[in-house]
Amino acid sequence: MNVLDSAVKLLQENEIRPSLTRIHILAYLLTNPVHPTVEQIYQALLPQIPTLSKTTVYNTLDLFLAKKLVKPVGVEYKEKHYDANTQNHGHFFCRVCEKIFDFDTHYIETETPELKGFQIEAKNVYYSGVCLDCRHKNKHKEDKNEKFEGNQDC
Amino acid sequence: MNVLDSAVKLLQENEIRPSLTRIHILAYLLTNPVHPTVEQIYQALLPQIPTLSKTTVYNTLDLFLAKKLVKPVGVEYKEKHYDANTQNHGHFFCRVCEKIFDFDTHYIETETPELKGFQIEAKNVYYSGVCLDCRHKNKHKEDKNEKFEGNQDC
DNA sequence: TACAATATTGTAATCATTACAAATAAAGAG
DNA sequence: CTCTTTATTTGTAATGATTACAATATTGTA
Ligand SMILES: [Mn+2]
Ligand SMILES: [Mn+2]
Ligand SMILES: [Zn+2]
Ligand SMILES: [Zn+2]
Repeated sequence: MNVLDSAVKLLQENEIRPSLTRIHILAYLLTNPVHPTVEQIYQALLPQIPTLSKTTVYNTLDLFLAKKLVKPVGVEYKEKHYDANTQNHGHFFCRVCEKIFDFDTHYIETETPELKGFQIEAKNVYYSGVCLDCRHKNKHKEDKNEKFEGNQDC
Repeated sequence: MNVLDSAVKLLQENEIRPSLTRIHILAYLLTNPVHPTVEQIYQALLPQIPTLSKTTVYNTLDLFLAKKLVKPVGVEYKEKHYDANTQNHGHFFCRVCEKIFDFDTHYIETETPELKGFQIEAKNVYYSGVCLDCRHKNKHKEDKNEKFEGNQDC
């Protein structure tokens, strides 16, 4: 079964009418698990859907959020990012390449005594810093005597 | 020693010249650990500093962030919130009263194998939902047959 | 086909934040 | 205490992501 079909299925399971636009937006999110922004989704789909409006992308993502098909990524850097992976997991934001990485947070299922009796509806864990790739690239620059801002501790 | 004095001391320790405005903004953050926004700080200090400009509050907070005197609160709800408590801790955002609660996250000092070799500069944990008070207030409404949106699971 | 409900679109408004240049205040030299 | 330089503060305008809203197009149903 291809992605378009799984998108249709997912939409129907969640009682969303599978319009062309919705199918494509969801399929894009499923095949590009890079936590895209509205702008990214819009630009990526424009060739296929030339009449697409950015408002529709906003509307559709709001709908998906309401139906819990996608989750917002808790990385507060300019635009909002969206994630079709609705499992609880953490995100690492690299401030150099601006990529967003996933990591597991199962260990986080620990007690939070201060929140006893609170109704916890969403958990959000994000770290930020410099990813491995960007550190390596920077090391080369350092060899050439360029300096690196930022430190190891947190 | 009063708050103004500790603010001055803190500024000097961090090589920030202790101007009146800076002292007041820092003192406000120290005495009001409610994670205020620029707008809140501005409105609160306006009576004491009638010439205060909102731009100055923005500038000052940027300076404090750069010097690591304050941290941004990773709650992405409209405006940015600031925290003079720079220890690592988590935040709970209540979507009803919009208050932000602190909780301890020492347990989170766990391995994240996916991030091996990454330079982690900031850790951010926030949960959201409904706080204890708001749940209680709502229970009263429920008794009067008003319904409550949202559920217990996360 | 005709009608009603739903989905999409384009434009304008909102609003927090940033850019920037002018005005003010403080520091330092003589 | 002046003059000069530097740092701070201020007001206004620009930016940019998001939202509001009304018009248009599409779809489902009879
Ligand atoms: Mn993810
Ligand atoms: Mn806090
Ligand atoms: Zn990177
Ligand atoms: Zn509450």
